[in-house]
Amino acid sequence: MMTIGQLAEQAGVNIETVRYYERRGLLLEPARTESGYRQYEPAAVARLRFIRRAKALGFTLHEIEELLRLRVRNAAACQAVGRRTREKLELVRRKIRELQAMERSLGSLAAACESRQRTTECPILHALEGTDDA
Amino acid sequence: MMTIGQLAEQAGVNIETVRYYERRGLLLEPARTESGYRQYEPAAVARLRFIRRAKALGFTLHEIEELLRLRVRNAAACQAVGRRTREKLELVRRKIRELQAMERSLGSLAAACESRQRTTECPILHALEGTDDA
DNA sequence: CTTGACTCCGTATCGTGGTACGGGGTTTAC
DNA sequence: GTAAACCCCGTACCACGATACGGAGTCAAG
Repeated sequence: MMTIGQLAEQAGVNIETVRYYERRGLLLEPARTESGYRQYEPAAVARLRFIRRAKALGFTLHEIEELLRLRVRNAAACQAVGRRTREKLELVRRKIRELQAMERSLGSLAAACESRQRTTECPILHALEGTDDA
Repeated sequence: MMTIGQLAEQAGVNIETVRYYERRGLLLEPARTESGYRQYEPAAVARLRFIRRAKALGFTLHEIEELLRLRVRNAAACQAVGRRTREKLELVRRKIRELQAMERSLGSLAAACESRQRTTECPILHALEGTDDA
C-alpha cells in the first residue's frame, strides 16, 4: 500500500493528475485511511503506466477508458468485447500504415539530403498529400 | 482559384480552421481579390489534407509546421535539413514500434475472445503495463 | 436592385487534459 | 511537541486546437 504521492512518483505523473484520473473514472477509487488519505495497491502503478503509454500512442482518455473497460470485463464476458477490441485493432493498424507511409517519405527525403541531390520537389508531399479517405 | 469556403469544403475542414491555420503560419497567406477575399490555388487543398493526415497521426501543429518547413526549404538547403528530417524519422519509427506492441496485445486479446478462452487475466495488460522507459 | 449566401475581421467561447492554489487537517522526524 | 512534509477538497487557471459570434462589406441569381 502506498500514498498518492508515492504512486504519482512511481508512475511518473503529477499528483493532481492522479486525482484527475480518479474523477474521470480512469482509476478506481482507492481505499482510504481513517483520516481520509488514499491508499493504493501496487496494481495502481501498472494502471497509471498503461494510461501513460496509451496516451503516448495517441489514444484519448475516453478511448483509454474503453480499453480499460475491455480489460475489466474480459474475464466475465470475453466474447462480448471482441468487437470493440477488433475496432481498436483496426484503428491501430490504420495508424501504423499511415506512419509507415510517412516513414518512407521522410526516409527518402533524408536519403536525398544525404546525397545532396537537391531535388526540386520534396518526396514527402507525394506520399502524404495523395489519396484522402474522408 | 477558389474561395475560402470552397477550399474548406474540399479539404474537409471548417472555414474558421483555415483562417486559424493561416494565423498560425501553417498556410501561406493567399492572394486577395480587390475586395479582400482570399483566393486559393488547388495546392492549398493538398496542403490542408497534409495537415489533416499528420494531425491524425498524432503530430502537433507545431511539429507539422516543422514538417512543412522541411518541404519548403528542401530545394534550397537540402543537406541542412537532413538532421531535422532524421529526427522526425526517429520519432515516427518510435511511434510505429509502440503501436505495433499495442497491435500485438490487442490481437491476442481478440484471439482469446474469439476462442472463448475467458482467460482470467487479459493479455493486453501484460504487454502494455510491462517495462516503461521513463 | 434586392435578397440570400458568402466573406471580412476581431474577439469570445469551447473541449480536452491537465496543473496550480489555498486553506485546512495529518504524519513523520527530530 | 513542533516543524516539515504530506494529504484533503474545491475551485481557478493554463495551453492547445479549434469553433462560434457579430457587425459589416461583397457577390451572384432572380
